[in-house]
Amino acid sequence: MQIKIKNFNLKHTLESGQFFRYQKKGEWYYCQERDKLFKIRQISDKIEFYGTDTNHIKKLFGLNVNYDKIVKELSKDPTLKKALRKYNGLRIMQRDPWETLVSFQCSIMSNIKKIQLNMNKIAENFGEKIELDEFKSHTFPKEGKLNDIEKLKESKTGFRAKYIHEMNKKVDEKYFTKLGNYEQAHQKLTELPGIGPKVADCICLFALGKMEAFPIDVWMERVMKETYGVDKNAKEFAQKRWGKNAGYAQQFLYHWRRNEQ
DNA sequence: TTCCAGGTCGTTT
DNA sequence: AAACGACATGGA
Repeated sequence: MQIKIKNFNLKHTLESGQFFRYQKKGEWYYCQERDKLFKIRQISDKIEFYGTDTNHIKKLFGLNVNYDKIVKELSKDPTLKKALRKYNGLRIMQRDPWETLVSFQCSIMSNIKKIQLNMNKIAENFGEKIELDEFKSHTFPKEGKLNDIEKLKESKTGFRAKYIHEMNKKVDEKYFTKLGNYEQAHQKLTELPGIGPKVADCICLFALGKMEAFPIDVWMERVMKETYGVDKNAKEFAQKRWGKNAGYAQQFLYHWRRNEQ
């Protein structure tokens, strides 16, 4: 399957710390989400994929937004303008909420490579075998299935195992449908073990389509201080400045700060 | 070997 | 309410 799409960069989008279960094989990215395994590649303004459908691809890679409008509004900011030009086509993904929740629980005091390891191990330990071409992988377990703390520890999640295990008791398939608006969703998510304001914002942004979310980690703290001279109320500052585009501003600043400096 | 990493939690000031 | 230290583990 092939579709033509403007203002999309597969590499920037996949490799910007939003999504963790992918492996690059030549020019193809093999990607896993829930029970799906698909491969995708980009050739100029076309993407080609096998193993899933167009609707899934468009949703997952954030292709159903008015990108030109977002870029136009954020370009008023000089720092963002540089990042927007350099990383044009970087999108905010819209992932499966359950898998996103687990992956950002794993992100606490960790790094992208280790999160990838954790997610792959969890799939190996709890999921079912799946393959595409010669590529073998595992599905991600459904809500409620992460009910074995020993297997979670075998997945190298360390001290996070107990958080994931406890969270698993409180979240079912319906949980994500009744989270409400951004403020309500953020509040409810922080009631789960191992989820504070930062992780809640990641879930809001990368899975729930709450585009005003603005996750602040150590990297974002640095950018906000260096570029805008804000430290204590950086999130409020950002949401007031960029509104519903705060999430996009965050992703560009984050990617820019990690790659440039 | 030693140090640190897309923070959160429980405990002290 | 603000400021600590502990936390598991892989990678540099």
